[in-house]
Amino acid sequence: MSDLTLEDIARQAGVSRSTVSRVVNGQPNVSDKVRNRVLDVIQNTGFHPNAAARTLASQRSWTLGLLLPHSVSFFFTDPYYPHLTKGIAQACNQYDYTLALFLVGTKEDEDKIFPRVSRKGLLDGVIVQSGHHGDQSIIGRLVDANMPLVVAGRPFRFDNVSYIDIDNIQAAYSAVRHLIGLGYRRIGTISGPVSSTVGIDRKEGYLKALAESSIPFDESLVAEGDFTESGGYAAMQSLLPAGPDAVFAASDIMALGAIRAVREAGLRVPEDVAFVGFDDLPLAALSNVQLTTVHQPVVQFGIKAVEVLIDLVENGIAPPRHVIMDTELVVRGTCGASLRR
Amino acid sequence: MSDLTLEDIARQAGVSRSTVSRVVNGQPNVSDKVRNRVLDVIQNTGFHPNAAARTLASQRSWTLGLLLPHSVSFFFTDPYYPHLTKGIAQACNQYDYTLALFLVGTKEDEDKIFPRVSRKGLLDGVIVQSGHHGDQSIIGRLVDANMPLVVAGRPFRFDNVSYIDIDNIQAAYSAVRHLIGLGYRRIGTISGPVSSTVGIDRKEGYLKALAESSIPFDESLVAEGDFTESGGYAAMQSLLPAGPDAVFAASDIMALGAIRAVREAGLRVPEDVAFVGFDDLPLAALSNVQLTTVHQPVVQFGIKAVEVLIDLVENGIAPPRHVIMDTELVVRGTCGASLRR
DNA sequence: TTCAGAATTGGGAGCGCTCCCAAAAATTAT
DNA sequence: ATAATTTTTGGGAGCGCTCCCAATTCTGAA
Repeated sequence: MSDLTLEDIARQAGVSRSTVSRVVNGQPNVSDKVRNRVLDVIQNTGFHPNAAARTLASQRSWTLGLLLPHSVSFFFTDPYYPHLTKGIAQACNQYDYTLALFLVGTKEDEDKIFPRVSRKGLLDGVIVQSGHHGDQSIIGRLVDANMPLVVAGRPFRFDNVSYIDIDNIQAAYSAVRHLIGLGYRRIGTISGPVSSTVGIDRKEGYLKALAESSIPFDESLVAEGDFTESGGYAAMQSLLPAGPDAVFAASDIMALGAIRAVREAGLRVPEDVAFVGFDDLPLAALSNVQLTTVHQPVVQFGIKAVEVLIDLVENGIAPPRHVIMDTELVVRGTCGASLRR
Repeated sequence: MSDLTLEDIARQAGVSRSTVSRVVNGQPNVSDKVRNRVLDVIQNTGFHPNAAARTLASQRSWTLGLLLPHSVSFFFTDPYYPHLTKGIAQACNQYDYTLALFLVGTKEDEDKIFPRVSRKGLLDGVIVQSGHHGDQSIIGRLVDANMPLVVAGRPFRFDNVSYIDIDNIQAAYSAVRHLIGLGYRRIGTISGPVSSTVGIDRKEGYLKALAESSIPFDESLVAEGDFTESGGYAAMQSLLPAGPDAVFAASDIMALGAIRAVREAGLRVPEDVAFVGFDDLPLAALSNVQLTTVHQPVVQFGIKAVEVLIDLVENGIAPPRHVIMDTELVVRGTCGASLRR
């Protein structure tokens, strides 16, 4: 039982509180003899220092917060979030930090949670998953509160903020280039919401690729999805009359919904409509489609976010750090690459 | 900025530290005049009491831990976990607790995390998602450490532990009864791993329903899945030669994989093979199958777990509390109910 | 008007650590 | 051998709160 204190251990080991503290924290300048004696006592008492006392005295909590704002519903429909959470949780564990999770859905949630995430004494720093318009408020408040902060995803404003992201424009561009290279010309897209940076950026990459190949932009080939399976399904139904021969979907889960719509319409993938998705989550390979998709390193993304945040905590928040991670096109079945060549 | 302390606020409001503390904690016995004066100062300084100091002094952290052991990989393949997490996170927020998340995959993870979850001063209590053999070790250690603890899912041993669960046997039983009632006789099952309580219990319910209707048990109609889509797919492939006319799958996600296998084999759902799943996650209704399934109240389950844990924290861990939540069969398309009658 | 009793307020002690500085012990140089 | 360093050890102060008890102020009944 850990109702023991440093003082108890000190008494049992016949040393002082300070020495035990040094041993516990792995500090030098303790003789081996004493260190081992203390270590023994700790070992067989099962002592663990009190976290609150340590935090109070050291002004460090060794706890990081993960804030998932306005994405509470997505958290369950899009496997992206669980994967990101996994990476972050793993990294926290690796670096001996504790992870506090905050799902904030409404403005009231935000107000209720803000005091807890902004206050020192609970969290050393915060990772905010962002990319949505509505997330900017909490980011601004966190910046004002001077909290060490890493945004996962490019924020809308606040370029004085550290963030880590992928190059969505470039990634989408290369996905669509791939389709063009395979000979498709009526290429549609199911974009993310225009209220999100990823929605905007991935669509921009799509447009850029078309423009570069002088393929005229056809508005009827663009539908906005919401990063859900059913959203992809609905978007595809609105696209079908325009007769696309290929579709770039801004997420795997939307691609899956879209493919379902295509098949229900009696068409084949990729023979009638080819697909490229985005994310490369396990479901892309598992599903009855072999989805060609843009791989983004979700787990590593989370790990990197933690690393940057710890850097901020330990070395100060200025200047802001910006990390762009690499993506890669993974060619599987749905783009029809094997048919065309 | 919250580098302010109680003392600062006290000075500004012309009262004592104790009075500010009373106001902050909503205690009675403060005159309205003084209370409002203090409240004003707090308001326009943006003061928040230091969490670590409060924890140290009160021996309560207002933080709960959620431990997802041996399920790190499931966390992403089975949407059940994100949903559970959502319920727990929501409830924590509602009751003004902070949620700390621990994903433990390996034995090393467990050892690394254990000191943090068991030690007072960080967590007031812990929720452990369980049901797997491998989870018992950490549960035992937590019990020994005298930590307020709620197990989500029936644990294997430790009936001196509080848990909350659904009646898996009964739920599976009624699902299979439904199939029998529709006239199916070669009913197979894709069970969960026998290393999990849900795997065991849901299979038991299946067997019970068969026995009650004097349908002989045919071993070739039972396949063990692993709660993944691909596991369900593989299990179904091994079931197909036995010619089932209906299948009870122990989770929705496995049912989806199984349905994919059936369709790839050129058979129809529910005409050739009917299905009942388990969970009733959104994907059951969204998917291109309209999955008949056992609804379990995942989010409420999480909320209940938090409520029980808070009860434990505030009123002592003895006697252990046991809560069994209701399930309900949701009839959609895949069981063929509409065809048969 | 006076005083018991209730309501309010203030301050000390303490929660269990870290950090700093001074004291003690061990080491090396003279 | 002694003096000058260096290494190790101990203890005080303090982190910012809560909790308890005593001091003060306010009631209203005698």
